Amino acid sequence: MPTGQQEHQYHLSAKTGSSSPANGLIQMDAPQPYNPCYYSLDTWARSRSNLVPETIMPPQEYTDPWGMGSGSYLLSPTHSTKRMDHQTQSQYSYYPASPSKVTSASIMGPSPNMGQSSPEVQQHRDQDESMEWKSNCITSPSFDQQNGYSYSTPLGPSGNPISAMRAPPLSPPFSISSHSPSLSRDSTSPLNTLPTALTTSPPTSIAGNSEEDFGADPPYSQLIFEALRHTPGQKLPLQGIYSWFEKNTTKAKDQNSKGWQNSIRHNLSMNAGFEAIKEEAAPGKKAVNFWRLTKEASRRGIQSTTRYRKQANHRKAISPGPPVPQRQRSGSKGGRASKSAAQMRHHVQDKRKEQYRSRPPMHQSPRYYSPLPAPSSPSSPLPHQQQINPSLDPSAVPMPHYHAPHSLAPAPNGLVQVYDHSTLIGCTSPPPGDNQVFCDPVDPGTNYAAFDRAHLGWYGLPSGFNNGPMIGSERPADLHLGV
DNA sequence: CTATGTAAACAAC
DNA sequence: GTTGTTTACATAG
Repeated sequence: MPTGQQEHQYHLSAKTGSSSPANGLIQMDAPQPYNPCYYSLDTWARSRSNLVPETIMPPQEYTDPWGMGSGSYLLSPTHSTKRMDHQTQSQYSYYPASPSKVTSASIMGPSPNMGQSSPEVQQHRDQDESMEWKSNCITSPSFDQQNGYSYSTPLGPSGNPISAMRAPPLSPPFSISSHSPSLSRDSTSPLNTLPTALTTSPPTSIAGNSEEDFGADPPYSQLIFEALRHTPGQKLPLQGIYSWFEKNTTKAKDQNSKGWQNSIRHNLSMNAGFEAIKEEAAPGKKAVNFWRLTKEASRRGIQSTTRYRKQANHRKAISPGPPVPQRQRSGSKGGRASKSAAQMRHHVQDKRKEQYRSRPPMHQSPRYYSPLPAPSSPSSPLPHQQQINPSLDPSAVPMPHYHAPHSLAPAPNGLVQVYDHSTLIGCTSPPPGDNQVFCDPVDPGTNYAAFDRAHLGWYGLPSGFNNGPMIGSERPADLHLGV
């Protein structure tokens, strides 16, 4: 088996020693080698000791793999921008293609110059277009030591805040921070301003190792999201994900430990934003499992794995027994040790879970690793943000500018992927309710649904976009919503 | 309390 | 052995 071929196909090297031979046979869709990340976690990793300048992403034609759109989208040259501060814990931000650009491009069609220039020329133009995009951007992030990146209201050509022209304003597109969710959206920090508090905060080492003090990786779910998102076809086998991590993250730094692989698998399994599909790598060849982003995750970003965990638990919990014998999921039981430990506290935990299920919706808004607004929380009104009344008629709610049917995720090769749900073999089941992913696990009917309607037009899009709950063959066979 | 990471049991292949 | 699923625990915030 020519390992070089495998490396070419993924542009990755499998160093785990656990690679399945089948990987070498996988024919990726793209003729070009896999570029693990356009805005490049490589760049990020190399530049951790500095506040990295924006990594410019080349414009790309993107054909929505979900077939949601009617044509191809021109992704903004600044499809994603990441800033990383080396002295803090994984504070960074991504923000997506210019919504307006995407929207307009979907009308105008791809740029004739797209992808034709030399890298140097392209980069210059990209930078120019980056500036253009910034001026068009609905929000732009600014860094704050306490809050990570927050999003100021950018000025439009007239000097007026863009949010004044487009309502409702949007929350951070892609903000990851373990800090307070109360982002200072009215921050006036310029995009490229170093946080002044930077040096005053003790670095949060990921391992107490000075070598790693420059920062930690984003969460697994986020990294997987990025790995899949920037992969041709937006899918990878497990080994491909491993390899991506090895190449682009520090999670896999410890080659002796396989814990990071376990964590990847855990996140893949438990996060409803990921789903597994069986696909024949080549005609006649054995089918290979690919992981890809769900439609929702592709369009809207990934949520924390924890939430899905909870949701899965919730779903399970509310299932009124097994009227229909559910297919046993492999490894459905927990560990022995944990079981015995659980026995000792089951009576306590049962009470706690019961409490959890019956309590009102969580006070804390979910994190969206996406360019999407977090649900409006009545208890935490946000400056510059229009509060959405869930009871409002969705059609009466102003639609955010970028909520045209488009995906966050570029398909770098611009190929159309035919997604067959019948091949779906693994995906953590969505929570109950009419929104399979972005549903409040505790109270599916309230805030999240309202959020969808209000902010996303989730149900406001033409029926052809099929944004509703999964039906028929869309629904995984083992998905029981418990309704 | 949530988010995250990790360990581990276990089933299926 | 690998992959996928699940439970449980620890820790940070």
